[in-house]
Amino acid sequence: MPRARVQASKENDDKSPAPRATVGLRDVARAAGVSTATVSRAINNPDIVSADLRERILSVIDRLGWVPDGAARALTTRRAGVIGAVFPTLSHGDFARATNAIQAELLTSGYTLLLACSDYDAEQEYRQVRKFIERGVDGLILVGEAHHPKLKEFLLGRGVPFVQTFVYSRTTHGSCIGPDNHRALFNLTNYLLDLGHVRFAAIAQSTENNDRATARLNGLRDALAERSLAIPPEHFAIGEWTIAEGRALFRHVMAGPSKPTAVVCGNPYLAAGAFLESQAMGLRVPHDLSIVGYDDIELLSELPVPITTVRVQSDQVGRYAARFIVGKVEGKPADIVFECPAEIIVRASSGPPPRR
Amino acid sequence: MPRARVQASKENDDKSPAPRATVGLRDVARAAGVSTATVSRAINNPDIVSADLRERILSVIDRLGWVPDGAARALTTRRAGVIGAVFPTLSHGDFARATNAIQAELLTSGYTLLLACSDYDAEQEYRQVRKFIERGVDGLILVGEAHHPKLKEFLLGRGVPFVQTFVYSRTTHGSCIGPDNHRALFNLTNYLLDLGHVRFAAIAQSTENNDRATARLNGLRDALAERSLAIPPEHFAIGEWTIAEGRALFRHVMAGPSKPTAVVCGNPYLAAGAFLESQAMGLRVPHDLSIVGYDDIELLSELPVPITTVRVQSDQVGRYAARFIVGKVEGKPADIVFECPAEIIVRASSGPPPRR
DNA sequence: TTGTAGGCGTTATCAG
DNA sequence: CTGATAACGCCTACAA
Repeated sequence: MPRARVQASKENDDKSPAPRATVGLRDVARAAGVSTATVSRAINNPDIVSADLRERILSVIDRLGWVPDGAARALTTRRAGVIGAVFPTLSHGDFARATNAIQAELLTSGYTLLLACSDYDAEQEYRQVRKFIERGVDGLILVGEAHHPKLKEFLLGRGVPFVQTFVYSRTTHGSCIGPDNHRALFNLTNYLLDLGHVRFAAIAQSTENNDRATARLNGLRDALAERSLAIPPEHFAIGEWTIAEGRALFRHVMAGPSKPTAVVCGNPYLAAGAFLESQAMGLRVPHDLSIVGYDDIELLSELPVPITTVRVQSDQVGRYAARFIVGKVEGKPADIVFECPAEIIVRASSGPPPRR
Repeated sequence: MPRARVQASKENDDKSPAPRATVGLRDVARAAGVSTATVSRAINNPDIVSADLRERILSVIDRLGWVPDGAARALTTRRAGVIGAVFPTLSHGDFARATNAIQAELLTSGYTLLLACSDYDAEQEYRQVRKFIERGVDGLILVGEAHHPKLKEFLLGRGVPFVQTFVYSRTTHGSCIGPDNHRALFNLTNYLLDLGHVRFAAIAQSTENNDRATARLNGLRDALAERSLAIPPEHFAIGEWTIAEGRALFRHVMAGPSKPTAVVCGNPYLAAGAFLESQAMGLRVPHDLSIVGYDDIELLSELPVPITTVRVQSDQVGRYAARFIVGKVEGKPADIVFECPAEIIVRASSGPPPRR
C-alpha cells in the first residue's frame, strides 16, 4: 500500500495533500498560519516567540489535539527523555521501592522510566541493556558492579552514562550509589561478637551472580575471622527469598548437636521465617538465641519480637541514582561514588548469648 | 555547532563525508559493499536475502558494533516495540508482582516496558498516559476502570489499544482483565455469614480514586444487606497499606462495648496487623474472633495462625494483560473481558463466632 | 522575531 | 534477490 502522501501527489497535482491519518506539526502550522519552525519553537522555546503567536499556536494545538511524535523528536534531538533501569528482579521489596523512587524522581525531571529484569543473570542483563540502547535510552541504572565482560566497554563506547546501584566501592569503574555491603555485615557481626556470641549460623540467599550478597557474606566471614571464628558448614544454609525458606533453613541449622547462639539472615524474609520458626519450636528470642536480618521491611518491626536488622534506604538509593543519571545526561561531567548509610537497627531479637 | 555532515560537505566537495560519531546503517552498507536496503532486509527479513550476503552483512555489523536506532525505525515503522503501564503505585505487592510478570511476558514478545505511577490520581494517570503516547507506546496497560474523563476518548481517538487490569466488569467500555472485586468480597462475606457471624468490622484502605476497593466494599455491604445486616460506624475504619495501621485500626474497632466477631481487612498488610495486634491483646483467633484479609501474600500463610484470604493471582493478571495487549498491537481485533479467579483461601484464622 | 530548507537513521516502494 | 530513493515528523542553522 502506497503511503497517503505519495498517493495524494499523484492524484491532485499541487498543494492540499489528502488528509493524513494523524495530525502533525505541519497541520498545526498551516492551521495557525505560521511556519513549522515557529510551532516547534512555540513548544520547545516559548520565550523566543511573540506572545500572541504563541498563544494562537497553543490554542490550535489544543484544538487539533496534536501530540508531538517522540520518535521524530528523538531522531533529530538525539535524546529520548528516557532512562532505563535493569534490576535483577522486581518482586523483592528493595528493588520495588527503588523503582518507585526512581519513577517519582524522573517524573519531576520530565523523563520516563524503561524497566527490565535480568533475573540475576549477567548475560540477560547485557541483552537488556543492548535493547535499551536500541530504544535510545539516555542513561542507565544498573544494580551491582559485576556485569557481563562486554557491558561497560559497550556503554563507554557509545557514551551512554550509567550508575551502579546498591553497591559502594571505591575500586569499581564508574559511578555507584549504595551501601557498603561488606562493611554493613562486618559491623553487624561485630555488634553480635561484642555481645559475646561465638557460635554463628548464617541463612542467606544464593551469592551466585550477586556481588552484593557476596560482599555481605564476606563481611560476615571477615569479622568472624578477625576473632579467629568461622561458621561451620552445618550452620550455613542457602535458600530463596521467602519466609517458608527461612523457616526450613532455620530448622536445618538448629538440627545438629551444637546449636548456634546467633543466626544471621541474608534478607528480611529469611529473618522473619527464622523467627517464626523459632517461635514454633518454642525457643525464646533473644534469650535462647539472637536473630538478625538484613534490610528493614515493615514486618520486621511488627513481629511479636521485633527483629534487629540493617536498614538501607532503598528509596534513597533510587532517588539519588535517578537524580545523578539525569544530571549526567544533561551534561554534568563528574562521576560519583556515593555511600548510602547502612544503619544497624537494634531491636529486641538480639541480645547476649545464653550462659551455659 | 553545525552538524558533522554539513561541515563535511563544505570542506570536501563530494563523497567521503567526515566520519560521524556513531556508525549507522549506511556505514555497514558501505563496508559490506551493499545498499542500505539490503542491510535493512538482512536484519528485518533475513529470508529474502541470499545466504552469503546475509552472512557478510551480519559479520560487518558485528565488527562495526552497529546498533540500529530505534527512533529512526519507529519513525518509519510507526511502531516502537514499547508497551506502557501506569500503576497507582509500585510498592504494593500485587502491582509489583504484576509488573514483574508483564515485564517477563513482554520480553518473550520482544517488547519493552515503560512504567509510570499515578499515585491513585486520575489527573496524573491521564498526564502519564499522554506522555506515554508522545513517547510512542504501542499499547497501554492501566489499572481499574475509573479514569480521567478524557482518557478513553483520547486513546480511542489515536487508536492506541489498552487494557484495564485488576477489574472485571461486563459494563465497562474496553477490555479488562482481573477479578470481580465485588463478587470476591460478596462471597467472602457470605462464607463468614454462613459460619454464623453477625457482628462484622471492616478495616480497609481508602476507596478514594480506587474503584477496585470501592467495589469490594460494596460487595461486603451487599452481602450483609441481604441478611439485613450492616457494619456500624464504630466498626468501620479506614487506613493505609501497613501492618502498623492494621494494628491501630484493629484496636480501634475493638475498643467499643460491642465487639465484632469477624474482622474483614481490605489488604494483606492490614490483615497481618490486625492479627498481630489481636495476639498482643491476648485474643484467640479464631476462637474469640475471625480475621480475614484480601490478596494472598506469603506472610498470611506463615503467621502462627494462617489467615483466611482471597487469592488473586496478580502475576496472572499481568501476564494475560501483557499477552493481550501485544496481540492487540499486532492486529488481533477483538476486545476481551477476562475474569481472573478470586479464590477464597480458608485458613485457620476464620471459624464460627464464639457462643455467648 | 519568523520563515526556509535540509537532515536525523531507517524502512519500504518500485524498478532492475 | 538487490539497489536507488522518497518518505517518516520534527528540529535547527541560516537567511530574511
